[in-house]
Amino acid sequence: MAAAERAPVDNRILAALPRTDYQRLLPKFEPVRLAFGEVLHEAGDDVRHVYFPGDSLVSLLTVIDRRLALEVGLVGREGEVGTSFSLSTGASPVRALVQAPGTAMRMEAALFRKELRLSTALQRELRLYSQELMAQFAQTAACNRFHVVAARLARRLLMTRDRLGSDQFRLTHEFLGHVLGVRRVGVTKAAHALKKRRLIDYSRGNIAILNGRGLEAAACSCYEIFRDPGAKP
Amino acid sequence: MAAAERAPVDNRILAALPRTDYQRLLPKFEPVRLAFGEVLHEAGDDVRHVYFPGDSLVSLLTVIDRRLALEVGLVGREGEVGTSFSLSTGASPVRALVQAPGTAMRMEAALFRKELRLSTALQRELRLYSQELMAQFAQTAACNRFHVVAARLARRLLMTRDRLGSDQFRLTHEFLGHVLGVRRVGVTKAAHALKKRRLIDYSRGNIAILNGRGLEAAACSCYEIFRDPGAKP
DNA sequence: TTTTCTCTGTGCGTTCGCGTACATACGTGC
DNA sequence: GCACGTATGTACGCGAACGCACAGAGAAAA
Repeated sequence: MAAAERAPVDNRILAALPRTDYQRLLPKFEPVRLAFGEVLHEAGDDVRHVYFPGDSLVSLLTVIDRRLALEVGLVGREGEVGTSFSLSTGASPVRALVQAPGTAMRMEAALFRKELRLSTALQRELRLYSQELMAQFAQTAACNRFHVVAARLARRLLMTRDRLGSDQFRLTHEFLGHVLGVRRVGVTKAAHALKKRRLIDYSRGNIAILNGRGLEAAACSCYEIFRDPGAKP
Repeated sequence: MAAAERAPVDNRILAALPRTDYQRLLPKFEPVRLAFGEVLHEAGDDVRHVYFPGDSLVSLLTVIDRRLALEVGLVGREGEVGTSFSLSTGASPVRALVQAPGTAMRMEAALFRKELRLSTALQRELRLYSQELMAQFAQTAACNRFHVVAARLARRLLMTRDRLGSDQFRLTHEFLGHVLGVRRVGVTKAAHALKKRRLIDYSRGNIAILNGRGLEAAACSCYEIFRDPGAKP
C-alpha cells in the first residue's frame, strides 16, 4: 500500500524528491522526536546531524556577545536544518533551537554528504531552500531594525501558526523576547495590546490567535514575504 | 609568461579554481568597470549577470517598505554577486549596489549556469562562499539590532578598509546612513565623535582611517567575524 | 492547604535614534 | 569672484525600547 511507504514525517523537501531517490534515502534517516528547548546545534559548533522537521518547528538564532540572541530564520516542514551551512565547512553560524516539539527525520552529517552526491534532485531542492533561507535572513535583518515590537510579534505569531497549521500553540513572553531580540517586558506590553484588541489571547504560555485577519493587519509587511512558503494558495 | 595569463581582475574565487577550469571560464567572462552607485540588480528582480569583483566593492541591501534599506552583506574580491541566490529561482532578495568603483568580471546568468555544471571546483567554491555570506547576513542582522551606531560605523569602515586594502576611500555620511539603516544625521554624529578621538578624518566624502587599532577598539565585536575572510593572517 | 515556581503586569527614569529644520562649509562651473 | 549644489554640523522635541525593580496570579508540588 502506498500509505505504508509514506515517510514517518511529512517534510516538503523530502516529499518533493523523485520516488527512487526518496526510497533510497528513507532507510538512512532516523525518525526522532524533538523536545521543546532542545538545541540541535550551537552557533559556531560543527553540525553533527541534519534535520528535516515534520510537525516540529526549529528557530535559527544568531548569538551575539555571548548572551544576546536574535532569530534570523524559522524552519518547519517546508525546510531543513543543517545543510544550508556546514555542508563543506562543518560549522554553523547559528544556534538551532527547537521552538515547538514534534517529529523530524535526521541523518548523520557525514553520511548525508555522501547521499547528497547521489541525488541531483536533493541537491536542487536544498539549493532552492538555501536561497529561500537567505532571503529570510535578509528580510529578518531589516525587519528587526525598522519595525516596532508589536508588529514583529504579530508577524512572528502568524508565522508560527502557518508552520504549525494551528491557531493555538505554546510560547512564553520570555521565549518570544529571545526570538525577537527584545526584553520580556517588551513582549508583554506588545502582547497585552494585541490581547486588548481581541486579536489574540494567552495565558501562561498558551497562545491562541482569535482574529487572524486582524492580526495580519497588525503585523508588519514582512509577513507577506515570510508566509509559509509551502502553503501558498 | 605567467603574468600574461593572469586574470584581468584578481578575484579570490576565480583564483582558487584549478588551472583547466579557470582557462575554460576566463574567455566567457566580460571584464567590466563598475561605477559608484550603479545597481547591479534590484531586490526582487531577476539576476541577469553574475559579477566577480576585482578592486570594486558591492553592497547587498535589503529593501523594506519600498524605501528603507539596510546592508546585510558586503562583497569584494573575496566573493561574488548573483550566484548565491537566483541560481535556480532567478530573483534576488537583495539590491546589489556598487559602493566602490573598480573592476569586475561578469557573465550572463544563463551562460554561467551552464558553465557551473562543468566545474565541480567552481560549485564547491560558490557553495563555500554562499555559506560565508549566510553567516554574514545572520551576523549583520544581530549587529544592526543590538549595537550602537558609532560601533557599527567603526566596524563598517574597517570592513571597507580590509576589502579595498587602503586606509583612504570615498563614502559620504548619506551613503553610510543607507548602509547602516540610520539617518544621515546619526552617521554625522557618530563620525564626528570618531574624528574628535582622532581615529578617523574625513571631508566631503573622503574618509581616512588615522588609527586602525583605535578604530578596532571602537568597533563592535562583530568586526572580528567580518574581518576580510581572504586576508586572514 | 500551603508553598513554591513560573508567567505576566506595571512603574520609573534613561538612552538612543528619529523627524524636522536650519546653519555652515567646501567645490565646481559660469 | 559668485552662484549653486553637495556635504557636514547643530538643535530640539518625541517616541520606542532599555534596565531595573517589584507586584500579582495561575499552576504544580509539598
